[in-house]
Amino acid sequence: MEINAQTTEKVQKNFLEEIIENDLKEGKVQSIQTRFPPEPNGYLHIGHAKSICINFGLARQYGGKTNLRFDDTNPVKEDTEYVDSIKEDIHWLGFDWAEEHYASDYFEQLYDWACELIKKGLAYVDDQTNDQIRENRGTVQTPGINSPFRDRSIEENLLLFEQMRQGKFNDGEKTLRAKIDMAHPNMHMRDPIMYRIIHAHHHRTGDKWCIYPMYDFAHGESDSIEKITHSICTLEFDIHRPLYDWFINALGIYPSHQYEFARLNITNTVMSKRKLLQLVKENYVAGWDDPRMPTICGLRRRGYTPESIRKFCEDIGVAKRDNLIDYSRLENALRDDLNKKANRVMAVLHPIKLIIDNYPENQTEELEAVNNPEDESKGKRKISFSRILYIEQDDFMENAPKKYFRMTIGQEVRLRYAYIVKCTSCEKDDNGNVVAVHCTYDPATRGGDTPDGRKIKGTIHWVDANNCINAKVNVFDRLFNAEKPDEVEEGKTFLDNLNPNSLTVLTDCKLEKSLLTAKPLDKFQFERLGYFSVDYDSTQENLIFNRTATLKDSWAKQK
RNA sequence: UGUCCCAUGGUGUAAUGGUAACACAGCAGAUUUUGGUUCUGUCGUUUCAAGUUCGAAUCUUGAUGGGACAACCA
Repeated sequence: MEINAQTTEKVQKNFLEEIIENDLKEGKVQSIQTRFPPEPNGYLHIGHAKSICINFGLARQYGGKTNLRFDDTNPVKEDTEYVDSIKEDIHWLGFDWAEEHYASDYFEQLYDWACELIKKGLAYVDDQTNDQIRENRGTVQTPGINSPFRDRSIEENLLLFEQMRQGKFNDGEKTLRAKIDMAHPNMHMRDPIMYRIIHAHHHRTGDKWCIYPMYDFAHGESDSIEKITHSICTLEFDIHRPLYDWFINALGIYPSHQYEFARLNITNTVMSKRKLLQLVKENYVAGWDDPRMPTICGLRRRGYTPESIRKFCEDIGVAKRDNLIDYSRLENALRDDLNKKANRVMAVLHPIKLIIDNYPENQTEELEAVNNPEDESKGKRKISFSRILYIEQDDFMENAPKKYFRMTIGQEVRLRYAYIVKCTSCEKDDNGNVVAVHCTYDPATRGGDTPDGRKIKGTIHWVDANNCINAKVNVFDRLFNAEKPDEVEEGKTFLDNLNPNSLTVLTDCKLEKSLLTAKPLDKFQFERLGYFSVDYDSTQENLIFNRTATLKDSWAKQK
């Protein structure tokens, strides 16, 4: 039965798998070669993770290879800082590339191919200004008009292009354009610019070049050089495909093919690099790796595991229709992973004192607690118990509803791994806030068992007030209040949808002592609360935890 | 008032002319020393219209809705 279910699941192929299997079957390709082509101008985000999982995953699945290629054709935006972070993030996600390339490594070849196109009468140097080019391109509804420089001789074009390379002209003075069709319904085919002049330092080629190829004249050609069989990208490049094919065809080079899938969108999240950059630059978040950011490094700092991100990417599938994935899908993948892996510990985030009036004043006990009920191999540990404990504010209610199973006067509750206690009274401050709760314990219930077999509905967590450690805990909420932060009314921006309460810092949290040696990125389940990960800034003296995700809470729903 | 892409439960994703299904979410119940986990059950779907066909989610045409395209960005 189970085998059957698995088999059916595997039979369900996405459209990329179908294309690949077909190409393999028909002998169109012997093996597949994909690539992941980031521009080093920003940090990778969860949308890139989808692309990474697709490109590396497909190659892995069909015994092919994946290259990492930096699409570094615009020196004014790119930087090695980004190159390093991108490589780190891909590795962290659990993938490794066959070859590492840079579009800039191909500049000489690209230059030669541009000359070849000139010689074939398929490219020309244009003297028009930026504005003129834009005006003469027409609009989506009206054809453009030919450049007055469109019919220069091949010799003149060759000379001018060489002079462009030599630095004889200023930025913007001239461009090299493909000669296609200024009336083409697809704007990208209206004599697209192949090269522009930029006198800028490039992170790899330094000052060697002052002309740089455009995306459209670099990407497909780089694919072709690397013999990429399946060049997989997002839907917005669909409209570029005719041009991708046109260049490859005009050059007569290895015919890579482009396929497009729908990019990932997640509720209450923005995914554009420009907007993420803005959040960082304008200090709406603490940096690219702020745990509220959908960046890979942000998710990592938040406590997400590579496995959970990969599982998420697998869960959401691949297709061509627009999608908006609920953020909870990501949390589900995380819970699913950490439920099996994270050790349980006890921690109180909003402490109030619980005083066990009939417990001996100077007594301390060591009680046994299970580290992970899902994994017996994780063993057990000892936790300290004495007369005064901390419990969660939420776990006491003076006037509780009928279905409240926790601490309320007259009701019995289990202290996890400790004793059954009966709540007797509470103390309040002048403002009427409960500051301490009193109870009595039943010595016969050590460990939390009920020898008489009586049923105890509620179990709450606690820490020993005399034997615990303090910590700071960052509690995160969605960064944006709106499900689609980009959809704003006139005069507003996505920034107006920012959630002012996306970060709550709790400074008075009480943790069981075993957490003292926790190291950055260590992950735990705080029993009944959620999954928490140690922050980079955490030290033994100043412990800092990030809440990755809460546990599912069916009580919260009932309220 | 252009061209191209897309349209299946609440959200995603399958079904490749032959019984519309799977996951998540929801709801109900069972289990439980985490109101967690696990298990069981349940709700609910082909945008519309016409055509082709014995038979259409699937093919055709049209409509409607969503998206992309007018950077010397990628």
